Amino acid sequence: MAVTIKDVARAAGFSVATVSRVLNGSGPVKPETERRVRDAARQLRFTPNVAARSLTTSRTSTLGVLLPDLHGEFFSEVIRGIDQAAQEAGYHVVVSSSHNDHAEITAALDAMRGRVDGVAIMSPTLDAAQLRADLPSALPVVLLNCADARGEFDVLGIDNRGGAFAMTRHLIALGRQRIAFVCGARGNADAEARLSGYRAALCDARAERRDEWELEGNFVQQSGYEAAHRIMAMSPRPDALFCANDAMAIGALAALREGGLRVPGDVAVAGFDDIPIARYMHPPLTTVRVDIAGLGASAVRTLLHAVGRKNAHERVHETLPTELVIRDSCGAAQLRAGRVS
Amino acid sequence: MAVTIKDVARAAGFSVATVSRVLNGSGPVKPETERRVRDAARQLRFTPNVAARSLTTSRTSTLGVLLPDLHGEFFSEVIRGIDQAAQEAGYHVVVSSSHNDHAEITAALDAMRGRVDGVAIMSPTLDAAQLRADLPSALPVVLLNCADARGEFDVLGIDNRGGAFAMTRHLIALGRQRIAFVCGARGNADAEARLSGYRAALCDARAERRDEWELEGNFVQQSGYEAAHRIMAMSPRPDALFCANDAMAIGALAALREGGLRVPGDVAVAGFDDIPIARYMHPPLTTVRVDIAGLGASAVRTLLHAVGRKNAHERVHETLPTELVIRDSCGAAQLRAGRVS
DNA sequence: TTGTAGGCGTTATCAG
DNA sequence: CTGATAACGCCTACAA
Repeated sequence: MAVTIKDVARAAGFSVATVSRVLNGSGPVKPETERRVRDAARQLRFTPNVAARSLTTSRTSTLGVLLPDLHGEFFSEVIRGIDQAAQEAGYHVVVSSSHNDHAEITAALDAMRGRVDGVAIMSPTLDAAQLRADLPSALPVVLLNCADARGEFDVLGIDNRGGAFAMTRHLIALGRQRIAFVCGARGNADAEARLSGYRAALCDARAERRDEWELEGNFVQQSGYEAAHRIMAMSPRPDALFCANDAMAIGALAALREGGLRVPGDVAVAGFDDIPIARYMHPPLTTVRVDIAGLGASAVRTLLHAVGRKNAHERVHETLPTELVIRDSCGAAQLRAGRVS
Repeated sequence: MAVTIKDVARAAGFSVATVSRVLNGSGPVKPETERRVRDAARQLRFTPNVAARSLTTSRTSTLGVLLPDLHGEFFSEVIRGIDQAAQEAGYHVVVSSSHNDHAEITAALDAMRGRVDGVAIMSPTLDAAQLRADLPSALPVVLLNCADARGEFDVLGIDNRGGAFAMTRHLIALGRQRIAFVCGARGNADAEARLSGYRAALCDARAERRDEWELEGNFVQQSGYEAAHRIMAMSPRPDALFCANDAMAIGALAALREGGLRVPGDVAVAGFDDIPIARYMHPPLTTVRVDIAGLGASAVRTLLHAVGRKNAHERVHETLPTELVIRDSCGAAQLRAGRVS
């Protein structure tokens, strides 16, 4: 079997209690004792048994992450941020994805019980109030990109509304008159906040708004592709298409090209997220930048805080800022050139 | 505290041994007993303490995944495949990324000791022989996309060489005479196998090959972008650019467009991986499809097999096939049209 | 078919 | 400062 604390104790000539104290820095020990214990531990390549430790301390040094789906760069970025922050804090990360409804989430949460010290849940369709009910014990939880639920949980999110508002205002400033919007998945909090920002900006500027200009979408390329085909059939045709994420904007670009329309000449196109590939599109995609990895890192920090406080603390409610990234797909470059000449 | 097996035993009116037998399906139990125990367990919402269970069984029901870096869709796809397969088998997944050299990998492996029943390691730069030396115990390990090491570990990989060979042959068949290649990261096994397939196909067809046509790259868009700029300055200019992955091909498309060259008219472009976005490029990208999620799923199956066998089994060495995906960036569509007319 | 009891490897609480 | 020893919650011979 593996080497245990007993073996170290025997080798060092002390009791297991002393070895434990040395290795955990708990309690006082004579320097000489410490040296001998450490030497023995090193020579035997002792690694504490995590299960045993976890059994007595009821801590696991691992955090859980629940994700809705694992498609595209968005989620890999979140995980990257989480993983990095966790690693720095000496924590492990167990991920579990494809949880799209309440039942799947509670099931996954149940399965994680005892394995993690806290959980980050990303579920833009989640009903938070319901969640609190059947949550295993006082497990620290941080919600990512969820609707409301302030007070119940720590909640981290993106300034979706502000970003969408800014982008829409930008399009209006560029002289676009008929701005269409491709929505994200129905019932998704991110999606709805972006839609709301779009509407607010139109309203704010007294720009025209039509129901038919709010097209269905679900965050994947294909839905942007289809939405673009639909606006091409409209008359008058929208002169701008703001997509609720970059993936759909990329799909839209392809469709408009096929339809023989020029971007941004005939139709301006904008996205949301600023995934790395956005700048390489043709034309380079104007979009709203979001620090996705930063969101993940914040989630870890928030969780670790809650773990320390045993989850009895003031709830955190943080919204990460977004930033307009002006490239060529909306004609800002052309506009600027026009002004100069 | 949480409810333990003792509470269930008391509530059901049996001993903990009987409860354990019922809940684990070990040993015989009277149907009536089983019913009462299950009822009690359900009513108390009993969930076994994983630490305690793990302490006695020395199994954790979780698998580890070590990844080099977490950029782009490639890794999110791998994780997706792993997560799904693991979930189906009732296993959890702990991920750890950013391990690029041997030291980081062994450190991460050490940290996972006792937390996982097996580990999948993706490290195209790994020296497998060295790894075996300082591996904690008989931990089942499966290597993904690593060089050699047959016999030492279970190894899963992609048919990089075959895919690159087929693509290069395709370009030659299309009449391309000067085919350049953008390499992947140096020292990366995938990258080198793809390069070797490219070379072999040129050689096989007695096509021209030049050192300057093998350009440096590192799998990210920017390096493809730069490589394309370099070939534009060559004379004679290559009439095809095969990139070791799609991300670089996308960067190359952007650069060629900026340079005023037509694709595929002036230069054919091809990628590798077939990430979802490839088909939405302009022109849609011809590439080599790889079932990345399938690779992850296979890794899980392989690991679970090894876990069952306590790692004493014939080593698996599997290579996943690739498939040519012909779109427009290489002119095959035009060629076909030409034939028809 | 069921119960008793020992042990898994640590940590933590006491005495010394 | 150090050493016994009792938990922690579960599984599994071994007995009954």
